[in-house]
Amino acid sequence: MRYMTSLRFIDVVAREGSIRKAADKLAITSTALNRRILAIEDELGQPLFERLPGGVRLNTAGELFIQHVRSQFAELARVQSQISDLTGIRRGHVRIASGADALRLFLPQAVSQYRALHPAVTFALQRCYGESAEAQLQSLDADIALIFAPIRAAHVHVAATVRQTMHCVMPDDHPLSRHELIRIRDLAVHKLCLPTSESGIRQLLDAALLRRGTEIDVVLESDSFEFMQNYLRFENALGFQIPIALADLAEMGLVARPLDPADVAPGTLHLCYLKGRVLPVAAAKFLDEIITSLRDNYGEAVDQ
Amino acid sequence: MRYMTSLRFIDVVAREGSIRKAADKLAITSTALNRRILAIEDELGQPLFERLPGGVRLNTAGELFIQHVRSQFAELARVQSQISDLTGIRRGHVRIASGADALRLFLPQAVSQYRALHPAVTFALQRCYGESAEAQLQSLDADIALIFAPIRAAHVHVAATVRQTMHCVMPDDHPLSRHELIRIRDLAVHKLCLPTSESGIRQLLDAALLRRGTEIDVVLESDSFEFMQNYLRFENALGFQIPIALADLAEMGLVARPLDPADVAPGTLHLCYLKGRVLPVAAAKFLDEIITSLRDNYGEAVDQ
DNA sequence: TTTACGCGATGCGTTTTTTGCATCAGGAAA
DNA sequence: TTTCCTGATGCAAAAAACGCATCGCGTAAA
Repeated sequence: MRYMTSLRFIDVVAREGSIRKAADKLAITSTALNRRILAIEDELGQPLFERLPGGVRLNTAGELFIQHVRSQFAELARVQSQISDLTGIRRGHVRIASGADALRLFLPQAVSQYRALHPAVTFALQRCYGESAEAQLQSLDADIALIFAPIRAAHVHVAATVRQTMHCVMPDDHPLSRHELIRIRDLAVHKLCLPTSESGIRQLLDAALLRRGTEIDVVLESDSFEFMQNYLRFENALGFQIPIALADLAEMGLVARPLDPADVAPGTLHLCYLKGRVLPVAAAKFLDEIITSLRDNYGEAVDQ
Repeated sequence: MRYMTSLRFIDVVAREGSIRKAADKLAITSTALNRRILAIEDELGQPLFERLPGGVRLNTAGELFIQHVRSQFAELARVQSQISDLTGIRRGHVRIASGADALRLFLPQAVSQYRALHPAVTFALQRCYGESAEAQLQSLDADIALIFAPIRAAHVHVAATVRQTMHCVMPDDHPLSRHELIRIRDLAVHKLCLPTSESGIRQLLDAALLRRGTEIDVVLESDSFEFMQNYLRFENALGFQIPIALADLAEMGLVARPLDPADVAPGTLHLCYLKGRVLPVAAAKFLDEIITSLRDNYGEAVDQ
């Protein structure tokens, strides 16, 4: 929408921290951009940015204003989505912030399934960890977050939760594959691949290992599940996953075995959006869909 | 704010129901206004107005959009108020929709008291009855409503209530002035001045009269309390008021006597704002003030 | 300390957008 | 049918936005 040009510009300047950089990104001259900002500050009666030698930074007023600007964008998107919905064809754009877990299998399926029904709805998926997912909801860069981690921020509304028992992934000829249930102490003698410490899986494992005082042999640490999964066979090592991320195991000669819940507490997958927000039609419907899908596939999804 | 010009224009067109009339009001040509609207409709991908032979009218999409537009104005006002508040000087504009009752004494006092503390805050007072007050909250034309009537709309949040016992106002030499408490049957033989049927006072009286089957002699009906109050002495008639509106009686040679609550149920004065809305700083603070003031002056104000 | 670099601000001529005038097409009411 | 109102549109004038060149200023490297 054209009338929001200045607001969009301000948003970019705030993100870039520099008028010139923002101008480059927006493909206009810094002159024009600078003057737009001066004009708005003038109308508002006070500056929104502090001028620093290396660029600009939002002041307190700017923080308040940028929040307003972002909520306007989100609101407009919602209204547009709602208006499109009137014509029968559901249009819209859904932005999801998700941990790596759900990106493996669950979200690709859910998105493609939804798009089959509503081809005019587009999606953006941003992989991120818990904290940054919450930040993205707050800054209205994401509509929905699906994260396997405790929710810290008070401004996040949890729409549904799913308990996920930790699983151990290994080559199908690995000695531990004969166990139906893996205990923490079983891990001590084997080589392990662990996700990085931002991951909810890692945090649960660390907590369990610490509690049991188990010494382990970490041969690889990575933030890429895909890499780890591919790596396991070469080193005959153990990896860790939650059910929602378990895919393609048989084809790769891998199997998954649950860890004893008495050793490693099951974690909770949280489906969230920003508290107090009214989601665009498309996002709201998609949210409903995945709540249903979570319940169907993982049994115990709980609406909040 | 300049970037909202088109939105403001659309709002005026929606209210006027005609592009040419709106253009006159906005002091531009219908050409320019028409093109702005076409441009927005074009960007939005669908029309917002139906073109009728006598003007334009919002269609469904337009209804959704205008709601968005108005909430943007309200939001901007809130943010501006919040930003001004940062500097220490509280600025802002508070728009109140009130029944005639509170306009007599209570609101003038409350507003002047508040403005003595915060001279940069301005006020707009719109006198109206219950239903239209709710409509004004909804259309964001008012921030706060103070109405002596039941709340019908679900989208209105009641911030405080005060019970008000109906009083009978009369010349101080009127025979009924010797009674400390007036019964409904006492009214039968006297001349009465009643507010119009939109008034909450009238509705309570009508209900009471109907229940008791009392026949009365209505000599005057008016929506102006001031007129009725001035008129009472000439006709030696009875008027009706609630405590919040009782003012200047002694000076005018009038007295007020409560009606027996067993005959006429006490009504409730409601202090409301639009549900889900975050009020501008100035409005929110003023709301707090009058809640306190109601409690101090009328004893039983109840926060909700 | 000096120099070089990057930043935002500003004067001025050019380009783009917006506005106003005149006019058209079409429905409603006299 | 005529008249009067409405919104829509072509075209020229007015206004706003833009880009270029440049300034002043603070930081960081020489």
